[in-house]
Order: sequence, then C-alpha cells, then structure tokens
Amino acid sequence: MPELPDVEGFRAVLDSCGRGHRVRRVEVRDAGVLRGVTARRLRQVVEGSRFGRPRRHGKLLVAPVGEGPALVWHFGMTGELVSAAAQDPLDRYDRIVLTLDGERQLRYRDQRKLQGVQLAEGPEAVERMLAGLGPDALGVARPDFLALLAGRRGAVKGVLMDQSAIAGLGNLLCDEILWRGRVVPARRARDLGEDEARRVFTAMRRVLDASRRAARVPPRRTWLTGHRDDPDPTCPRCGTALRSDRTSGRRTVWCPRCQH
DNA sequence: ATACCTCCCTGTGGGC
DNA sequence: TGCCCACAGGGAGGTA
Repeated sequence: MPELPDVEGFRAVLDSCGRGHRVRRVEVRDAGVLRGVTARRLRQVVEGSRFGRPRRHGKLLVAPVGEGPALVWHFGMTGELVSAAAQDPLDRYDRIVLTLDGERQLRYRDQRKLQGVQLAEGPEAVERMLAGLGPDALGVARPDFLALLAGRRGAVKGVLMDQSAIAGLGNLLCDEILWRGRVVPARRARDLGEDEARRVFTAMRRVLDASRRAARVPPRRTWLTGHRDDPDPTCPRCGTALRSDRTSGRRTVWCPRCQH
C-alpha cells in the first residue's frame, strides 16, 4: 500500500493523535517488525516520552519521542499506522501498540512485515537513516527534476522508482504519472525531450496533489489506477486495451496509444 | 550506472 | 478438496 500519499496520511494520524502526548505503554506483539532495536530498548526509550512533531521524507515517517530520539517507520507494502481506542478489538496484524495518556492508542499494523520500525537514538542517527534518499517527490524543484532525468540512462520508470534519485514514488504512482504525462515507462530517461520531461514533472505534481488529498493513490475510473485490476483493462482516456508487463521486477501498466 | 536475481514475509487466487 | 505456483502499491544485497 504505502507510497508517499499514504505515509503522509499516517503522518497526519500521528500529528493529530500522538503529538504532545506521553506514551504510557509500548507493547511489541511481534518483534518481527523491529529493525535494529530490541523490544526492551524500545520500551526503555519510548515509555514515558512525549511525541514531538512528526515529519516525512519519501516513504519514511520520523516520529520524535522525547528529546533527541525518534521512531523511524517504513511501511513496506502492507504497513499502516492507525489510531484506536484502548477497548477496540485488536487486529491480528497489530504488531506494535502504543498506549498514550488518555487511553488513546496508536497501532502499527502490518501483514507482511517487509519493513518495520527503527529507533534513531539522536538527530544524527535520523540523518543517517535519511542519507541515502533523494529529494522528496513533493518538494523537488523542476530544474532539479529535469537534470535528474537527463543524467540517467535507465528506463524512466526505474528512475522514478529509485528512492535514492527521488523519494516517495512507488509502483502505482509511477505508472499513473507516466500515463498522465504520456510517456512510455520503458523509455530511457535521458532520451526524453524537454517537453516530455516537463510533462512528467507536471503530471507528478498533479498526481501527488490529488493523491495526498485522498491519502492514497485514488482508484478513480478517470485514472489509470482505477483500471489496472480490471480483467481486460482499457485506457480511460482513449479506450485502447492497456498493456502490462514486468519491468525491474514490478508490474507495469501503460497505454500503447496515449503513451510514446 | 544498470539489469537481473534472490531474499525478506503473509495471504490470495488460479490452475491442475 | 488439496496442492503448488505466481503475484502483490516495499526494499536490500549480490552478481555480471
């Protein structure tokens, strides 16, 4: 699930339910989601501390706890952060439950446990965790974006997917952006004309804006995403049968008529 | 720099 | 019905 818009939604949950509140109890129900930290250490640092203002970079959510340390979440394919009341029944995939003052709970729910949560002991550790990421897709300036594409030999979709190039775009967003920008995903990034690269940038902004409002890539019928799971998917713009293949190990859907 | 492979996890849906 | 495989909106690490 989680790409930039989803994580932005989790940030909002944390901001409205967690920020300024003290963590009374940390319950690690499945240590399989802990990355580089033990349940014991997590409890030590987090219990009794207050959540600060959360921030997001790409698909990472950084949640300061107390003075210095921070929880750094990566949601993988199936992770989510939900707010619940203490008496709400647990979901079988609730891996970590944080009980706040006032009995509100923040629950880290994740079926597949492909990623998880790290504990940064201080600001330097947070920076190290973000160090490998490119600029956030919501904040990257157009000239930088164009330069990025111009410098890469690989497929444009691969560049957009590469978190060290641009942070935050996942498989669905990339397909949606390239469909909207009318560029074939397999095109070499540096071979795009100026106008094509600009179209991709504009499409990225539009798609991200709308997705952020929905806290997901909305499966609208006017979008490519609303059709990719149909039995015989067709392009919502021109009605042509959509093509589908596998590039860099990920399913890729595009319109052979609209995209060049 | 890039393409490809395997692995990390769990569940689902299709084919036999 | 059971079994096995491919696949899924994530990424890391290794190889050529």
